[in-house]
Amino acid sequence: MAVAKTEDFTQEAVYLADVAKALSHPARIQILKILTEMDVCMCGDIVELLPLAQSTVSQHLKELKRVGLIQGDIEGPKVCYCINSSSLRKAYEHIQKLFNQLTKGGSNSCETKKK
Amino acid sequence: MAVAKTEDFTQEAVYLADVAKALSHPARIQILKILTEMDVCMCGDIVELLPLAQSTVSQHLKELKRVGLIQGDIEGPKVCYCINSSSLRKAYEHIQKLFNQLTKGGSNSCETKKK
DNA sequence: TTCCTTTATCGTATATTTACGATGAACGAT
DNA sequence: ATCGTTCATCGTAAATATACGATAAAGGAA
Repeated sequence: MAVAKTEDFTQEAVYLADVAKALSHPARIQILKILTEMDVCMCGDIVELLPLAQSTVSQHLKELKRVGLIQGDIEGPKVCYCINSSSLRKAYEHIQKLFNQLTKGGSNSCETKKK
Repeated sequence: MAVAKTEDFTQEAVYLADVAKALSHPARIQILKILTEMDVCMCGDIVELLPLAQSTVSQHLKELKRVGLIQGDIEGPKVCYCINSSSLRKAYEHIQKLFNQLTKGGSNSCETKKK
């Protein structure tokens, strides 16, 4: 948000928007996939799999960590990144709740609303 | 993306990121809820339910329309906005696929990866 | 200690997003 | 034809996001 404050919206909407923001860049989507599908966790490994500079990947990792979707365990000079399953599950539950509400709405067609 | 091109990432990641971007603002989340839960469809009605100016709400509606999550039927000087159920369902399916992949990954803990 | 590796952060440039007021376009009503 | 309503778009300002190279910090290895 550039100007509007978070208090102006519902807590749930602010949370969902924040999670969505973390997922709103292809690089971050792919980083999550890389962390689950490949036996890889270091920033350097991820850099090799993406067309981005190391500093940029580090920024994306920071954003994912900010919302808690991943965590980073420091191992000497290295950092082992991995999915934070509980945060991810929590996020998924909220997303499911949202979409279930949105898709359940009986008559949403414009045809029905026009009256 | 500011600089990196979309061809640098997988199509699936680009699509998911695009949907996530549309959902990455609390106002847009609430607009979707308003369109499903309340018997409301006009821009002006939505403006009254949000702490934003009419032009700003119009921009948010445009962004939701861009990714196809809503549609707008013109009725004279008015526009009746509503959820586009099929696009919404498609988006949800892709999101479910993503989260199922992300949560299914057997041993993702950093503990397991460190070796 | 001195190097090497790994990652975060700084500085910076550019692009995008968000917000508002003002204006214009479309159309129904008078 | 004029007025009122509704909405999109324009112009603009400020904040964020994205990307890179350069540098700093942290720690293992020589």
